[in-house]
Amino acid sequence: MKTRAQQRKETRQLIVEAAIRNFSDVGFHGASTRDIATDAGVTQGLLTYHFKNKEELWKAAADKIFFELRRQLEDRQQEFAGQSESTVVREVTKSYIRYTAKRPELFRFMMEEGKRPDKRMKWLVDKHLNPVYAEFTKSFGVSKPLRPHMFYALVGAASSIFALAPECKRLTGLNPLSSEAIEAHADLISKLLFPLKD
Amino acid sequence: MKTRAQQRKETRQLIVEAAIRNFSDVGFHGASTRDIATDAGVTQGLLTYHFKNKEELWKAAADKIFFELRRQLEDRQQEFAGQSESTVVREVTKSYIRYTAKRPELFRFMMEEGKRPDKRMKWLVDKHLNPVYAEFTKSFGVSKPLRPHMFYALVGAASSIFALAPECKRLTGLNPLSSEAIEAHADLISKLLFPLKD
DNA sequence: GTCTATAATTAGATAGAC
DNA sequence: GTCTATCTAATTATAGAC
Repeated sequence: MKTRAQQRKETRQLIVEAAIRNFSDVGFHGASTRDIATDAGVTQGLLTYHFKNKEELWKAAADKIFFELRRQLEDRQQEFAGQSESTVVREVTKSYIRYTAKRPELFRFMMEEGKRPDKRMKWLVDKHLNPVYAEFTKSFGVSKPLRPHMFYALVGAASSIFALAPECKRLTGLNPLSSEAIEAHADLISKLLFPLKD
Repeated sequence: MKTRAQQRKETRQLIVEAAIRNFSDVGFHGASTRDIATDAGVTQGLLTYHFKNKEELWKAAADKIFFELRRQLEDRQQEFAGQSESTVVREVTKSYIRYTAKRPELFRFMMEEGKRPDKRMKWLVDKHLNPVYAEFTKSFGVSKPLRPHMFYALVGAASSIFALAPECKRLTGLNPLSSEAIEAHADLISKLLFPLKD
């Protein structure tokens, strides 16, 4: 038998996952709360009960997907602590690529909200991207002037093929979400962006 | 004095440029024909007169931005014809990066429409991306299994920093659209993705 | 060629029943 | 905790004046 707290949590999760799908699919403006509700298998009124309004629901969706990413990155950081910088850099990169393949919504979310200088962009940078960029600065050993360039080169090179999976499949014939393709991509990008100096 | 044909062309261009801005900003679903009309300095009724409906206007916007890109790429191809493959590859890459910086709407458009397997994605692949990918296949000397990976690595690494310019500025302090930043990015990406074998 | 007026649909938010 | 009903505003598309 479920407690009220459990029921609450489960319903909220269903709604948040539907919100992640819809917001990353068609953006904040394009997504409708009715569609999200239908997708989650509940009614529109329930969204308001749990999340007050569309803006708050969007924040809950962003929180889920970015906290997941940050936990994943921290775990890898821990796992390879003490090893050589080039090992850490390449392994964290591969781990990031596997995550962005599992969650193509992450980059879609970033692309959707990073192109306009509005309040959602600011919220996302201040709350979630700043800590990620700080870790990148600390661990990836990239010189200051090249840092922004390398950061966006990495993010874009790593994620685009998965975020654009339907297009990639039609254009090239390759399903980028197959496990072989994911590993091939992780291997290629980590070596191209962080070549060994020896 | 303007001919009718000139007037027609000018008005259509104003509308198409406004459409490019709006569609790449908030996507097909998020953009409203009223906002596009206002942005172009005309009324909503006029869009229907010139473009029939929202879908046709979207196609006109896509045509403009992708034909521009393809002309730019062909010009470079011509300019460096006969030179070594590594020269052609790097120079075409740099030229592409300068274009994507000047027209961040290009990648925003791709990201907006490549993530859903709908008819606009199919139209975009069949009409515009296929020729671009064919050129990439012919001129960039990438082995068949790596081709999709390199294509999306290039597109993503080249474009993300410009398409996400507002975010980049707040996150890193760098304005990626300054001419120094554009050249730095072109230099970095062309060297990282296409290292010389010597 | 351009605009105004409007019909039909859909959006987000709220109130209240159960 | 969940759903139904409804309000107000915004949407695309159309018809017709000038």
